[in-house]
Amino acid sequence: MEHQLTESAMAEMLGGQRMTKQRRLVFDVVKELAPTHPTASTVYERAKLLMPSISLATVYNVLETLTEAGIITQVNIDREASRFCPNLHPHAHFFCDQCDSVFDVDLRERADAAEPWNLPNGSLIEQMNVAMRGICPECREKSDATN
Amino acid sequence: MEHQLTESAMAEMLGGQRMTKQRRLVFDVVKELAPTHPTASTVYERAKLLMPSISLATVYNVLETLTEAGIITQVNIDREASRFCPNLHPHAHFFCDQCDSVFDVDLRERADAAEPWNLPNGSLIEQMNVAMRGICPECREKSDATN
DNA sequence: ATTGAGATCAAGAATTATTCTAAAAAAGGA
DNA sequence: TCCTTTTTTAGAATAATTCTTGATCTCAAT
Repeated sequence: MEHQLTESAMAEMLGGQRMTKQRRLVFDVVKELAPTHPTASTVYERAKLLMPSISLATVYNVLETLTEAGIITQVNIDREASRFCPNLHPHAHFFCDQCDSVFDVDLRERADAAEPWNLPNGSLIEQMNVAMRGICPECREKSDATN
Repeated sequence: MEHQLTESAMAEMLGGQRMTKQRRLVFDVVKELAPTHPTASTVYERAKLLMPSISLATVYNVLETLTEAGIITQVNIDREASRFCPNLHPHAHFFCDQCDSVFDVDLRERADAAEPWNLPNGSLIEQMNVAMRGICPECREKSDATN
């Protein structure tokens, strides 16, 4: 968890923007639900329990604000709903086709995600997005047991 | 172009499914527009010129059929419209933020795209999706000249 | 050739995630 | 407090895609 921000660090990163109740709440919910990589509506459902007046539009707004401020990461796979992630490490995501779980995959020590790719000279990578689909260890174990 | 399919190879891959005029046409259009990585509606616009009766729904259907048959690849970046690509090499995509072009990035010889990633033991990768955003060599050159 | 079954296509409606709009509420500073 | 700016809210709008339904086409058996 060391790479999840504290609230004060978050306030910093917001720059001039205000640290509002809604922003704090959405951030907390994203952290709370981090292992599930929640979508905007999942965040909304959970946030509503804690602040019934919050609106879906606000959740979307805040998620965008936090993403732009570099406080959370937006994760996309195929054309599914975006998911959000408080992990600021450079990392990839693994999506299990069987149990629909998502988990973070860290970059190896000193590894370079671009290394295997034959980029044309002079390209400048600003962002890299790596997603894997497949079967997670838990599901493989289960299906092995069945066979 | 060696790794783009001929029509007969395509017919094979369709399995039981029929090689129809629409499927042939959509496939040809995707090949023709390959360097631009067209979206469904771009494919539709071009296809309509050659077969005015074709419908957008058919273009979507065919693109899905071809993708499922492994004849073309569906390429997603963030939540933008899907693009389609007849390149069947293992490859990544680079999206230029400045000129909005997309190009293929090949895997280096003998390289393994998963190598930099610290996958938990026992995961089975079925598909890997790598997208990079940044500035392409052409745009960098241009902006260098301006500065 | 004819016919029947199943595959495919066309057109438009429906869906889903997301963004936009406009007005109300909240926050900070003078 | 009052004014200005930011933020929030609710609902409308949008964009890409999928779904539905009836029409059309294909193939294979007659």
